[in-house]
Amino acid sequence: MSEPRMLPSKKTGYNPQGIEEHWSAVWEQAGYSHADESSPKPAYAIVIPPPNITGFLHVGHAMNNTLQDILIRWRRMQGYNALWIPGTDHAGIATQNVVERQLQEEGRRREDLGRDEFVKRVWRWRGESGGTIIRQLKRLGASCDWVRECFTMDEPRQRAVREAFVRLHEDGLIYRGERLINWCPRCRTALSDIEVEHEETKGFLYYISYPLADEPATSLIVATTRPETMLADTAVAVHPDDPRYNRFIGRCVKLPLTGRTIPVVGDSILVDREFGTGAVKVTPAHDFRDDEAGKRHGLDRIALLDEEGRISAYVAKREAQIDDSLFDEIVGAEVTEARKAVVRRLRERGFLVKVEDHSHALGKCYRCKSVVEPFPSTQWFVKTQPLAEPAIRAVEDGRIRFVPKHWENTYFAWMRNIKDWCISRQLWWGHQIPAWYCLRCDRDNVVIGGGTSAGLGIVEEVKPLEPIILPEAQPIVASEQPGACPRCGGGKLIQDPDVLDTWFSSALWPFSTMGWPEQTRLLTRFYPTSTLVTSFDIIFFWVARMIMMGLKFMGEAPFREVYIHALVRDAEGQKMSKSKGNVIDPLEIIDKYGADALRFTLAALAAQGRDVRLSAERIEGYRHFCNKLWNSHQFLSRHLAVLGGALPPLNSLSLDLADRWMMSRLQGLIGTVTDALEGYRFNEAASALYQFLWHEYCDWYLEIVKARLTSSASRNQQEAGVAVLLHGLETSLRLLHPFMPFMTEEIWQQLPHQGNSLMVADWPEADPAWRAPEAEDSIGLLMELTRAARDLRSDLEIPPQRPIRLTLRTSSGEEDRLVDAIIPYLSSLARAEKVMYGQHLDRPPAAAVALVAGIEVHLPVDDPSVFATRQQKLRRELEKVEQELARVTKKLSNADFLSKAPEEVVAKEREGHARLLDARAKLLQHLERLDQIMH
RNA sequence: GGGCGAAUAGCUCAGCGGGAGAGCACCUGCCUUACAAGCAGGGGGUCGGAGGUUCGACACCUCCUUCGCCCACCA
Repeated sequence: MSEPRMLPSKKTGYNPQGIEEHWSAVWEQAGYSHADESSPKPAYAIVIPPPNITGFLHVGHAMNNTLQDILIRWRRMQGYNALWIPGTDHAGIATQNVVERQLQEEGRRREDLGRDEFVKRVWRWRGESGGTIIRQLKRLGASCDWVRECFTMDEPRQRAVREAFVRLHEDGLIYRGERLINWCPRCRTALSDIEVEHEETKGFLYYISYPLADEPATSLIVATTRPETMLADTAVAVHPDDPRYNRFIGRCVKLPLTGRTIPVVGDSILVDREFGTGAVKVTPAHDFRDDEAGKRHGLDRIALLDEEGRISAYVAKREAQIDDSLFDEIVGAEVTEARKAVVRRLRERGFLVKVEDHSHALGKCYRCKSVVEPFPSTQWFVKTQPLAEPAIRAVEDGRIRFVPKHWENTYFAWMRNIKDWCISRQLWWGHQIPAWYCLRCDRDNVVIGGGTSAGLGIVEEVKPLEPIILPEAQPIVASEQPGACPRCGGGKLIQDPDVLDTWFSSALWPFSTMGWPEQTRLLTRFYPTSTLVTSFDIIFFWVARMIMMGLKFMGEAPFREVYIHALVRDAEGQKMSKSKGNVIDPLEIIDKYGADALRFTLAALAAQGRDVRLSAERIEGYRHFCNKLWNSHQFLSRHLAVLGGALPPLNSLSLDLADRWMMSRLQGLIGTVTDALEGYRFNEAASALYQFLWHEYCDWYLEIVKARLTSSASRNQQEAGVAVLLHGLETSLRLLHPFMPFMTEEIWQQLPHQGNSLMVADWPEADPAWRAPEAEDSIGLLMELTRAARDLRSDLEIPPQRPIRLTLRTSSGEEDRLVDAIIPYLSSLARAEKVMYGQHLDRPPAAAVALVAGIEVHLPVDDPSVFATRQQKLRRELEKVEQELARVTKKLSNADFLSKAPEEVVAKEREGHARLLDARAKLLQHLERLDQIMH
């Protein structure tokens, strides 16, 4: 299967095109990424964070899935039965929005289609477009077990969701009730607390005068950011210990504009005496804190807004008692319009005392960024506290470990203060809640054709879409629709119109993907999974809920380790977003540089606990690394061919110092990379590979062997060199394969190898027998001496090609032995035709000298005048620079020039000045160095 | 208001009790037959500030400064 595809031309180097497609196809056909549940090998499992079906692969996905793939490929090579389950998420709101936008382009709304047709249409869309992200993951090289691909809304997952819902309901952990919830008027659905993003927003603080009902000359002044909600106020609160106001507690004030009478209550929790005036208007229907206070004081909730965030006619008239002229103006108006109208009226009638600038955090929908309204509504909730407690313990006692550990704090903070989870959504796309109502038993509580699902029934102009289920209705919860009402035996049943929060099905993912609620072999074999790889922004949305549900339904935490990776930002540290136009498209990168370069870059940048700044230049740098490796393979292959292909086994060859050094370094590399991966230090593994391959393997060892191959070295010496080169490269390819699967496979296939694919080759193990500390010391010394010799050569401006002579003055017999062993290498690397050494060597009459690890290195010069010549040359240059510098300095100190010359001319002179200073410093340095080396 | 994190070479960042490092950028010299997407060499940092612990601190502790981020119902 290893026929070489295109041999790249010398100038272009490694070209990933064709190679990546080829190996993807080969791997998939061979089924290497398929994990068999009957295999006796130890299990290692990851479930993918399912990307939205609406999604396109962005760098965040690329990072996330590269890291998962590195782990999976590495464990698979280590001999684990490695399972990576892929899948996608139905993404309720996001997907519904996409299809609604499509409809909009056709001039239609989802209401025109009706629920069933609309849902069919979404499924059709999913069939056509929902597979994009999976194809893109394949291009990245993700070695998922593709035949096990799941979807959060496919049939098995629907069963799991219904089962989980029913069991939670049976255990009293799911309930239906009327609560203040977060409502997105644009999506027209309830949201959970964490789906609301708070954003600091500039606004105003309005001071409004509320006259006492029985003493109109006296007023309480309240401060509010939302004057329009005063129409739904049901009290004014003051602090009971506030001497300014506590005498008013128990009396009433008259609401401006409507004249409705509301009580003054004392509340030490709600009221901060320092803020505003110390008197607060209380609007329980539209503010969470006010709602709490309302409960404490038995206040009514007047829900002033309808589902689209407009002033409701019904409420305005009946409940809020708004007078006719204002009524006409504000009914149907959106909040901001209503606010303007109310403020204008208040001002006209003298109730508006003052307005101050004020900024505060405003809640916005995480999907559409609309301002979210707190809103009383009947919804389904998960009672989270009983689920959270064991989930907290699982992390506390280390059954689940977060990496980096500090994310555990974030997790604890949220879990210990967890609120009930609103799981119902007023959408059409999603898992419809498995609850039914009997039209006979519940006929008073179910209103067909009477309004909308949020239970408000107050949008009179909008044709009702769904039955209204009043809070008092008695749901029949079952995993399948009952044939008839179990209570009365005959009533017709209708299903609850709401669907579940997308994250409900995601919470079941680690076991629903393995076939739960069936007791499958997959589950027994692979649950709990090993590692979860994700980013911090979904710790609450997903990680915490999976832990709760896993413990609840499986009795065991769903994973042992949670690796939280960095967020990918652009080169300036900004979050990438389409609107900012700073998005790096991983697919463009793959087209241009190859998936391997992208993957390696992401791994190299994935240091723990920090955001990642990604730029094209960075990726280009690692593309060079691909190329470097590719070329070293070209070199090796050529010489393998010259030697006739089959080499004797390594242990039958006699290896010299450099060979043993390479073997020893290689053992170190194996240890470093393996340890780094164990600790999720991807960047450390990547940079160890980079450093080793580029600088030790290519720059030093390959050059050493090259010298041997072009000289009259013995066949054994040549074979030993090539054999070690081959072994080093082959081993490195294994270590590198999880990072760069495509290129490593391609090279590996072209080299002599055993087995069908690098993807299923064994992970290297360090062999202590190859450790050779003495060889590492010797070659270390060789490197230093070589650098010193090259350095002296360049100081004397001796061209690289011209051979030199060297003498080394040692200081002990031990040094002599060390030096003796490396002389042949030094000669070739430093291009020295003759190297002498010894403890009693005289320093040559004229020489450049350097000191390396106690050894004096002499580069003799035939003609001592070279120093003088060089010195003179440098001095002349220095003189010229000094003159020029003086001229520029003078010019720059001329006030006339500075004030009259054009700005850019002055700037240019300044630049020149800086450059000259720089040049002078360098020349002085050179002269100083010349002083040091000449003798 | 609470919590978390960061400050190291011009830029982006590793390191985290005994050597201040990498990539890119910069300077010098090389088209040396694997690679100019390269090779050889080089310059450049009182590791944010102040104290403390220690034989020894860039690393550990305290405080300060400056930037991020997350959570939170000051109307």
